[in-house]
Amino acid sequence: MPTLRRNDTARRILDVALRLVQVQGFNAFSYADVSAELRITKASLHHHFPTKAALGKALISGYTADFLAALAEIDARGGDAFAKLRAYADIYLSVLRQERMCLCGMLAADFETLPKAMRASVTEFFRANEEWLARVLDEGRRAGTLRFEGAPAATAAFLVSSLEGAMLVARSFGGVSRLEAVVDRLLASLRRVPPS
Amino acid sequence: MPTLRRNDTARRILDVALRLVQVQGFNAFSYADVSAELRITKASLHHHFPTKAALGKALISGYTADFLAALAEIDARGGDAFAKLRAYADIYLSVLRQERMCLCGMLAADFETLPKAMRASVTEFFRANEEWLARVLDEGRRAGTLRFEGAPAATAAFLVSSLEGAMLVARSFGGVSRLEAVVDRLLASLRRVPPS
DNA sequence: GTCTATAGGTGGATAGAC
DNA sequence: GTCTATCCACCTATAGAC
Repeated sequence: MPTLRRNDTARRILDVALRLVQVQGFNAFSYADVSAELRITKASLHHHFPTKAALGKALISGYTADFLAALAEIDARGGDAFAKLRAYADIYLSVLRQERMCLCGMLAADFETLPKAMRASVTEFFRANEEWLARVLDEGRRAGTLRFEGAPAATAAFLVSSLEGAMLVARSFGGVSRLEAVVDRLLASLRRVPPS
Repeated sequence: MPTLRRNDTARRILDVALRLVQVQGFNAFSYADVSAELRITKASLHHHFPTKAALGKALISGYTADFLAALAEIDARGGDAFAKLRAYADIYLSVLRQERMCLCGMLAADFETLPKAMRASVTEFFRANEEWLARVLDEGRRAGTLRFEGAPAATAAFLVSSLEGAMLVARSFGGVSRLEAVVDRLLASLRRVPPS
């Protein structure tokens, strides 16, 4: 059984690079930034991730895996669909409270200049998010805890768009209050109020 | 009376730089790109805009002025508040159809690495948009053509966030259909259906 | 107002020793 | 797996001739 290796070099490189990309974007961060912070030479970084595109792909893979694991954890906790949506939105809030953006939101802004190998992975992140959301939305509507019109997939796409945008705009105003306001509004619009 | 000078060099530099930033972001575009496209040397560009920050500020000023002029034009056309909201959303759609992003949406993603002199101007763009939207929303609710809860400013902030996010995510999926879907949903959620 | 030339720095990436 | 040393392309910006 292999060691967990939570602290091995590749892991630490990914952690630092992830934060830098979430804050600055893919074009604005450099191997030199990571090098300075970890006090490892740029040449060593290239040993672990030969090109910036390779590092970028690893970042998206890890981020998507962690995100999907968080969604599985939400499912595992049980609770109704509305609670799951709230927990989903809380992920966005917690990322912004760490003064970070969604990795793939940032990469979506960088999309046109991204190495081609990274682009499909960005889209796939959104698609996987929407797939999970669509399932929760469908469950909730059937169970009577959620209310919305049309296909679950359409509402799921709407939620992802709104949360990503709110996160982006909120940061430029400073703080998380704008994202909180959008989350409250989105949840309120989906909540099925039981007849009195 | 000064010439209109619609085609003078500074204007052409701004036009090209605007498109490049809308597509690639502020960090990804360079004086060299503009230089190549206009076949003017980088040194000449620096004559008109001494620093990249100065060029960036001019871009935001011009973009905001054009945007506010478009909003004034919407007001001038008359029509009810719902029609004005639709016209507002159509601006976003038309930008994306040109395969561009909102300048300030892109700059919001670049926010942390932006020259400090540019940051307040980005926020101001959003603020001015929301101010216009809040007024239209208030008018519409009073006149009975729009329906929403809470302060107009809160709904205005929500609209800007959702449209910016939808634009960003839509591009990574290719095409404008995702933005169209979000626009339809936002407008439907605000429309006051007259009692039958 | 545009040019040539260049400065001074940083970018991603590689070779080869240890 | 980490290092030193280096490459070359590109970056923003400036000096000074025309």
